[in-house]
Amino acid sequence: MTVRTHMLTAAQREAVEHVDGPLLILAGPGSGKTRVVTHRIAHLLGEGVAASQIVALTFTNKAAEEMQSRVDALAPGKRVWLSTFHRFCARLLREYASCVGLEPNFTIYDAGDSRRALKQVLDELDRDSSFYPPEQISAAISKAKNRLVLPDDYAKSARSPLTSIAAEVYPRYRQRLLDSNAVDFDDLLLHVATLLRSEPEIRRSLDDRFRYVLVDEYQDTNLAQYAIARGLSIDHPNLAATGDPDQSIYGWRGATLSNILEFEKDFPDARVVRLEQNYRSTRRILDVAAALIAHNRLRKEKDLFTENDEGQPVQLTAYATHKHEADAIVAGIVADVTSGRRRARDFAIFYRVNALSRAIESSLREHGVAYQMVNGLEFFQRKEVKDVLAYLQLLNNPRDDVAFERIINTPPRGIGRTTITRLREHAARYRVPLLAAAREAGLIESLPKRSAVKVAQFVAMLDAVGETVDPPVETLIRRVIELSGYRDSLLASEIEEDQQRLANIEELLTAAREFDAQHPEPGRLEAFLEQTSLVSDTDAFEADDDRVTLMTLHAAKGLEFPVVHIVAMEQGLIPHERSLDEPDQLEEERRLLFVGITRAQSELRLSYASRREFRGQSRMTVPSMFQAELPVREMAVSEPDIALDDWAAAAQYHDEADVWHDGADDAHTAGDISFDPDNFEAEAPPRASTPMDSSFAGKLVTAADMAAGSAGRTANEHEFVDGMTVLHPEYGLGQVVTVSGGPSKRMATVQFSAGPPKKFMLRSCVLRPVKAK
DNA sequence: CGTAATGAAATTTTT
DNA sequence: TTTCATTACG
Repeated sequence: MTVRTHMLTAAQREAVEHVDGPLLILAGPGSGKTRVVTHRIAHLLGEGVAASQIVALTFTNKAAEEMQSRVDALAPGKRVWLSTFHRFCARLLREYASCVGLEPNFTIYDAGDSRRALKQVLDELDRDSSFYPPEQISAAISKAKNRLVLPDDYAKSARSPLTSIAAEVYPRYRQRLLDSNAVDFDDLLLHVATLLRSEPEIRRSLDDRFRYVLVDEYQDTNLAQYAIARGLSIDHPNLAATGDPDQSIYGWRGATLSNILEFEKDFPDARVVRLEQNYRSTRRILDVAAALIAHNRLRKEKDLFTENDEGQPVQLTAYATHKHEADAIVAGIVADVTSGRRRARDFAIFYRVNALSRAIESSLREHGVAYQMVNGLEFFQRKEVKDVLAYLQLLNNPRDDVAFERIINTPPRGIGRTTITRLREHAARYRVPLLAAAREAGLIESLPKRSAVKVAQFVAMLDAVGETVDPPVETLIRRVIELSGYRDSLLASEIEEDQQRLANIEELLTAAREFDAQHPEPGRLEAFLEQTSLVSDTDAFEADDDRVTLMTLHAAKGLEFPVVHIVAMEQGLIPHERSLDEPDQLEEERRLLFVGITRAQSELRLSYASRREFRGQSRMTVPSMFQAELPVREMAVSEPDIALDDWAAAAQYHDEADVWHDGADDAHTAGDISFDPDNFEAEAPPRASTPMDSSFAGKLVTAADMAAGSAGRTANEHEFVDGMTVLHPEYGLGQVVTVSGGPSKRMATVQFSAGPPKKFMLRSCVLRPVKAK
């Protein structure tokens, strides 16, 4: 980055050298914000402020780590508390747990856990009366918590049908968590915020302890976070907030843009510093971004400028289909990489929704381009990992009912719904946790002896796992997977997915081992659980790998890449259809695109397709309204694949595809013509011999793919034979050892260069045959 | 009690 | 298209 070599500008120096009193740093994209913040911390230390009096709060672990390492470099040996809001609050809550009705060993529920807890509550209430999906109720409660609204007040203000149901559920949900000695993500903030508000003594002592508070990404703070930052900055009002209203993209998660817009009202004597010079992007990219964001009303105007070159024009390209789009982008990347002009890691491809990654992924795979996807289902969210962790959670916090219900019959041990219901009833009657109820299984009259024995066995197993005091986490996990039968049940399975699950558990063991090495002190189990529940997938991004990066626009915040592609610039996607009716939400979509655009250092390429397959259906698209807001003079607009010839071909092609598709559907619904693969192959010639395919030279999917979707792949599964060399996107090259299973469930066992052989369901797997030369 | 089968729904997701 | 959750069956 250029900025590191620059001297501080006047504005930067002003922010860095500010010591006492509130400070707002309005930092445009690429303006060297992190540098300013870290230098300011170093400056404070230089001015004699004790490291223990400084706390810097970020939103992501990645941001916290980044700052940590840069502060370490500037001020070696000083231990400034740099952490995410949530981790900071978790730590404080361990200290003050009793003040909010918790014990120090409380469990932190992630989104999935809290949804389970909520469902338990809904089950107890007459759930049929509420036809709202749990997600919506959960979102309503979460919003309330973020706004610091407690159940009583929420009930008073409930108006709509949804909120009145949420009002009914909220207090019970809250009680359920307290009973389980657990908190959800929102609670971490809420408990600390209410603690600061209702316990003046504690607030004062914390305010005194953290005299210099820095908050990063202030535009994304919600009311709870605001209250925490405020509560720590009354006696020592040295709050330094950094942020950019134009990069606020989490409004839907409760962020209050007014926090930053009204900072100066909150702190009338605040000093405001604007960092408007951009060191990241070319002049043209910055101009495009500025022109776009100028259409927003809810903002503080900034005058973004740069001394960088004007660079190449920003490209806006229309393609005939999403497939053309993906192939053209990938082909361009391949050309740049093979010519040595760029490395794969220079490229990033952003999209609005995860579902859009598929087309790009398959194109990247076809071209053999290595990529990393920063996406949804991250490691610690996987079922098998959550299962194993639930055992640890229950060991650490025996009152954790969510963990109990998760593992009582995982792996299956013959404890069914009715048994669990009986346990719940007993637990409710005597007001004890489920695990305690399970210990008394023999005394529960409604429970058949057979069931009671099984429950007793489960409890005995759990006790055996937790026998030793404070063992290494790795040891504990090993005992869990052995004694619970989890490992055996996966080993016995023949499904490829389960083999993968085993591998994931191995990975968890590795993570535990590393954790143990770094945390020899007691209490490591709790620390490990806290760690795992507070990490996220964006943390997984590895900047060092030489791979193309794929991610959503949201995940892109805070990163930068030499070449950025933003795909699917279509109405309904950017802006997303669900944000079209609310002006505020529309502005947030614009900010989201602004964030994406400003990630680009030297090249920016926007694209869209006139036809896109989405959710199994191919549809005509409408260009994004934001396209009309971009300054054409800075750009190169082209429509390579919508030239007349291609149009005609594409139209003909799609007509054909539609016919195929309808035929397939009819056969399916009629139920009389099944998709016998052999039959199908006879009617639809395989790829190579399709005339259409050769004329499009790999640009389009084959008619078979397009027409029949999964049927196209069904035909493929017969291509796999013993001894064949295949390519897997992650494991690389491997050899097919055996092919087994009937026509519809063909499996291949593949030996890769490392590790045990893996099994794959051939019908829908990522294996690609490698053509022999 | 466990599995197979059917059907409705489908943003973004710092923690 | 895919994913999930609930339901129906063995």
